[in-house]
Formats: sequence, C-alpha cells, structure tokens
Amino acid sequence: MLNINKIRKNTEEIIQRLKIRNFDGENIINELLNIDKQRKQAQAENDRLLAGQNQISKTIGELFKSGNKEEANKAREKTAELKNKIQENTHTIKDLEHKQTALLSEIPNIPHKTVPPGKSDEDNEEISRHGDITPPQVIKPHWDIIRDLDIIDFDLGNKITGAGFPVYKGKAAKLQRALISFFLDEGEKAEYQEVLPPLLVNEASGFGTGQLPDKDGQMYQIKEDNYFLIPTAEVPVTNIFRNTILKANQLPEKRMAYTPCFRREAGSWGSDVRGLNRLHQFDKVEIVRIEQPDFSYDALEEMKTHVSKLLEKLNLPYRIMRLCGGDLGFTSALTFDFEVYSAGQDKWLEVSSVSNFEDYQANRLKLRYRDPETNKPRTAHTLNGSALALPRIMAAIIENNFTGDAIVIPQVLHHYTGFKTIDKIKTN
RNA sequence: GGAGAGGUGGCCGAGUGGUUGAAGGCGCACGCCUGGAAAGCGUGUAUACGGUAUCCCCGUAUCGGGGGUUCGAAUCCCCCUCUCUCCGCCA
Repeated sequence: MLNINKIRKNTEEIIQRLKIRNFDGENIINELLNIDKQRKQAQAENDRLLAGQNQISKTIGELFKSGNKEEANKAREKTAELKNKIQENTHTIKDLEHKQTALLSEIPNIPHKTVPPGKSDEDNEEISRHGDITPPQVIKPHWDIIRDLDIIDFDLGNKITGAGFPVYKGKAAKLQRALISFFLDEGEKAEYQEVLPPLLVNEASGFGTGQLPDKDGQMYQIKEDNYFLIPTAEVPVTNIFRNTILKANQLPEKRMAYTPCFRREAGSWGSDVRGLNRLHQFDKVEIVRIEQPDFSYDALEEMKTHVSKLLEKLNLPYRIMRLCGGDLGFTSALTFDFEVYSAGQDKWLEVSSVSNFEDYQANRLKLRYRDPETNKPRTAHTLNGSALALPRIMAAIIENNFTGDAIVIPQVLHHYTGFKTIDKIKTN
C-alpha cells in the first residue's frame, strides 16, 4: 500500500498518475486525508491526556512511598474522568486507523512514469520481438498433440480432482522436471539463492504481498486453519522478509523458488482457454529480489535479461510487452510480460511477468533496510518475476517443435531429460 | 490429541505492581590508546506514531498477540498463538 506521508505531500501528482490505470482516486484520497487529519488530532489529544495520567501516577507512587496516603487517595479520585476520556479517545483512534488502512489498501500502486495509458491487454506496448516465428511444417494445437501422443491427460486429472488439474505422464512428466531443473540451474548461475518454501501461507503473508484482502476468492483456502494455497511463490518467498530491517550491505537479496501454484481462476474460465493455457495447478520457478530504491529499476532490467536468456536457450520466439495502465497489476508500478509465440494456436502466450513493486509491498510487509548514510530504516523495494511458468512453455515447445509424430526437445534440456524426442507412448 | 515448562532489545539474560524502554553481558559503531592490530578504556547503539516538512528536542505507544484489573502492568487475571520436553499417533 501507499505511504500516507507520500500521499499528504504529493496528493495531486498521485491522483493524476493513478489515472493512468483508470483509477479515479480523487474521492478516496480526499476522504483518506480527512481521516488522517482527524486521526492526528485525536492522537495528539490522547497523547496529552496520557502524559497527564502518567504524571499523576508518578506522583501517587511518590506519595505512597513517602507514606502520605491521604494525598495519594485524593489524587487517585481525580483520575476517573481522565481515564474515561482516554478510553473513548483510544477507541476513536483505533477506529480511524482501521478506516485509514482499509482505504489505503483500496488504492493501487502508482504506475511508473513509463507506463502507457490503456484499457486492456490490447493496449500493452510491444517493446521488442525475438526469434523466428515462421510456422513449422505441421501446425497443430498442443491439446491435440498431447492427446494423440497420450502424454498429458486431462480426463485423468478430471477424474482425480477436476478440470484444470492435468496428469503429466512418462516423458512429459520428465520434461517438466527437466524444465524445473534447467530454470533453477540458470537462476543459480545468476546468483539467486534457492529456497523451498511452504505451499500454504497464513493470512498475514497473504496481506503482505497484496493477495489479501481483495483477492481471496482467487486462492484456495484451508478453512480449518485459515491457510491459503499459494497462487505463486512470490507470496512465501517475499514474506521471508516481512517485518525485517535488513542491513544495507545485505542488499540485494536474491531468492528463487520452484513451487506448484494454485489458482481458482474464478470468473476467467473462458471458452478460449484450452489445454495448458490456463490451469488451476501449475509449476513455476519464481525469482524475487529485495533492493535499495535507487537500484530497483536496474534490477528490473537484469531480471528481464535473465528471462530473455532462458527463452533464447529454449529457442522459443518471444516478445516483451510493457503493460499499460489498465492491465497493470494492483500492486505493481511497472510490469513487463514475456509472451512466447506458439505456432499451433498462432498465439502469443504469456509465460512470465516481471514487476517492480517499488515500496508498495514493502510498506505492507514492513520490509526495510538501514540507510547507511542516515542510519535510519527506509522502506526497501521488492521485485519478482516468473523464470519461468511451465505449462505454456510446455505448450509452446510442443507446438513449435512438433514434427508430425514427435516433439523435438530443445538441445539445452537434453542432459536433463536424457531423451531428444517425445513420441507416442506405446500402448500394448 | 494429552500433560508440563516457557516466549523480555541484533543475541544471551535479569527483572513478580511505582521515573524499567527496560540491569548486566555479548555483538556492532565511533573515539582514545598502538608503528599497526589485539587487549584495555570511554561513548553510543530498538521501532512506530504525533508535536513540525527536515535535523535536534519533546510527548505517546510497544517486553509473543489481544482483552481485563489498577491511579500505575514486563510483573496480576482471561483468551489466543508459538516454542521446548514427555506421552500418544504417524510419512
């Protein structure tokens, strides 16, 4: 969430910049500032009262010590009214604080200056295109190929769980494992420390990275324990740093994690979403960075380069999109999407989303670092990116590398898979 | 799941109702000392909100979290939570 001080100081600018994401913040911000003012007044008043009370308590203590019980009891009587007022005031303050937090968490992050205006993904700005998109000799969508080769089984997943939970079989299962290993090894080369985090998170973590309170409908929930299945490793990995003050020389913190991700995808289950294009459970390697504010945009570039290299090594054609205001995630200041061209569908599939959240998540997380110059805590910047999400990579590999009766595995994966092609599973 | 013991600053640890935001130690920072270092000595060393936009300074809050008793709570009471030990169950 945004910092209230920042809003106080740059009210107009913030309202203007939020318009880029088609968010009209004028009313909510005015209300917020009004509440903030009340809150400050109430607190100043309460602090005065409390100071008075502390003073009296101290006096009473001294009186009792010196044996002057009469005077002490007199002073004691005086405090009743004060106490009432304080209680009332404290209530008011808490109430105002709650309202303030509630309003603050309704305001999305301020878009970076380079974010173009726009309404939907159609207005995203293509900033570069890489690789060859001439179609292969056989053009077939992956859902047909995987059915023909019998390597990924949706019906079976449907039987075990439900729609959107496919079963990968044989070489397809191993290809998944190969991709995960490949991504993690590349991440390790780029000095991301691997972590294997919990797949269930608590409410505080969900709030910290911004999934809660609003997007709880998109997460699977364990009601008995009030846990949530992670929609992305971003949640547990970023929350490693919740409520911490890092030393400046610890930064940047670079972490990565392979995890399954679980998404209910409520409301987005359209007819054009087929096969591996959208699943309730999928695998992903995520990279996360904690940075000093001055370096966070350099870090974002580095992450883009990292993702680009992965796609190039897999020999997949891709383009990089700068998300427009309308498509930008609630918590992000600037996001680049990586889309892979998948020949069988003649479609660009989003396989990675690389974002700088600036201090938006860090404010929620209370994630700070000690500024070496002032020696004061300062909010850090958080970033993350998929590197990479598996199913659509699988889809693109399957469609782009299909020869008519086999899928050719990209060379870079050979020593992970131990095979160079996937052919039809023999059924005896 | 049952029984018991605990949770105090970056860490260890004292503190069972009265200037205790908190002794002491370790660590860290700076200074003195030194040819340089170590040792020693000295000083400093939490966060948030508010007064005020900043520095200083001042006020308030915070001893796992929340609530209560009291003029006053780290200390007493209640609820929750987490950790440890033993038992049970278990991959």
